Amino acid sequence: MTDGPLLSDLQLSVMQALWQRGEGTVSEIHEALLTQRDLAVTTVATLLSRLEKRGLLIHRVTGRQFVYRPTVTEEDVRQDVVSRVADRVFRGDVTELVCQLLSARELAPGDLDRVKSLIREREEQTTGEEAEDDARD
Amino acid sequence: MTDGPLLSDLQLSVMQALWQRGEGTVSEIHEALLTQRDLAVTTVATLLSRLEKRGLLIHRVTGRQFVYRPTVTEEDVRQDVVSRVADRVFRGDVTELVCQLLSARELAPGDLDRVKSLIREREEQTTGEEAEDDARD
DNA sequence: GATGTAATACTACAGATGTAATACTACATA
DNA sequence: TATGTAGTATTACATCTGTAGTATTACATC
Repeated sequence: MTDGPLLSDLQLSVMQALWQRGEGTVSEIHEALLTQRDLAVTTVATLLSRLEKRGLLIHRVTGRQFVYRPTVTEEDVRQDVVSRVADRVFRGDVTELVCQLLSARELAPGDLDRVKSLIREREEQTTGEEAEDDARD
Repeated sequence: MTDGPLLSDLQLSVMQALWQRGEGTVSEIHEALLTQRDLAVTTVATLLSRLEKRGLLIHRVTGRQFVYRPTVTEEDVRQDVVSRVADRVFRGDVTELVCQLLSARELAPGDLDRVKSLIREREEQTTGEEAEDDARD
């Protein structure tokens, strides 16, 4: 979906600001980013229009302001990032990726339980459609 | 560890070729990449020296050839990528990341079991060292 | 209608990356 | 020693990104 290279950190921040509020004007996004980075308004405007050019945003005009809105959801981007990382960095070995996550210090103790219940859900869904995964790779 | 921006796909391919064989000359890496991309030898040389400049490789000289060797492991890079993705894309919510992985179509049925046993291991290790997380890092 | 003001549009520039041509160098060997 | 030949070094250029100055436009209002 989000073609081309992965979003940079800054681009991601812009997108996140928009996801958080649904849509936003240049100055709103500028303000939102101020907590993280002190950018000129024109810089933010440039970022937004570039993201629009890449197809990740669209804008409508209100008065003389542009109101930008994402065309992709945060889910979309997350999905995309994860699958690219799995593909490229882990060469498709998703289990390895999960392993990395579980063994990393970033996993808080309580998280394990949440992950476990996720798996249980997953299993229930998968059970039953067992017999129809003929010949993949 | 691997500071700066994440490795690009191409850079990653170069690193992977090196990880796979431990070390390699320019032409060896060039050949290795040929299966994926048809690059000029000089291009590969440029890539290698840039990666060296970034501190991810070093080289020694043998005759008039350079033999490059990674200074970081694939593990290191994977670790780094995962933690950055968790941080930036998932705003630190590792569980969400795992969730994304489990719900993605990329997870093969058998993988679930492997993940489950990973978790069991994790749990055993975690049980007991509950009370000792004194300021490391 | 002149002017302040807030917007966007345009232009610019530096650094990273993808890509490679060309230049230079050193060795083998006829 | 002249000449391939195989290496590396240098230089180049396009694109993307981060960053922002300046130009232009459109209102509001005196």
